[in-house]
Amino acid sequence: MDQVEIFKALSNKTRLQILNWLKAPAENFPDQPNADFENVGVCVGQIQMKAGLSQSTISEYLSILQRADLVSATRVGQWTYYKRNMEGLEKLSEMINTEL
Amino acid sequence: MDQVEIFKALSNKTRLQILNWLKAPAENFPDQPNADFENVGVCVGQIQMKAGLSQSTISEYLSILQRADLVSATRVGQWTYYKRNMEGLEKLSEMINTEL
DNA sequence: TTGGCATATCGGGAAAAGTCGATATACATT
DNA sequence: AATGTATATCGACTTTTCCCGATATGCCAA
Repeated sequence: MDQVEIFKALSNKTRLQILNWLKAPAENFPDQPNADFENVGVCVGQIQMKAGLSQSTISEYLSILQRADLVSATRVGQWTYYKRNMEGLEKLSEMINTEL
Repeated sequence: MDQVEIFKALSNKTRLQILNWLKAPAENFPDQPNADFENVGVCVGQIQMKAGLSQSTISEYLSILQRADLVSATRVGQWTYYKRNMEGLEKLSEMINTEL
């Protein structure tokens, strides 16, 4: 993954918010009946409602974040759950410290 | 300075390169007769030649980086010298670690 | 197997960024 | 004062990003 693409993924207010909300799903989202926040993350619909943008936009934003290794996705039934990708986030932090 | 603007400033290959070149001016640029790299930085013309883009583009890129507090500028006579803004860079690193 | 949800993808219109050449500004030299 | 040089700003054009609604896909339940 190229540095520029990572920074582009972060160059949007809504995407930064999503990343932030996912730090504390239980505080930022209503309970999910069928899945544990800590294990699988938060489903697209909840993120969409919180963000207040269209379903298609949020779906695309999530895939931009995923391509940048900032979040990861798990499909369970008809839901896709997203959570922070700690490995990618740590790599980013290292990259900033060493290469920037 | 808003987070989004900082990431936008970093969302461009040439601007990332400039930031990198400025880490070691003596290695990346030919000697400047009238100014010390370490004190004031590198003048726009040298950065422009190295980047191979137009003068106007580089001038704008440098001001984008400056608005994001990633570089600082010093005017000396007819030259403007740019160097890395360590304070801003460190703040960015902190911000990534705490808020992202 | 037909509907009904959740998500993804597609096509498009508006806004922003990338990049240039031309021009303006500011300083230095003659 | 006139010219030359370094940088900044302007206007324009192209490409990318931001978002949307519409449609497609995949899964589940009746």
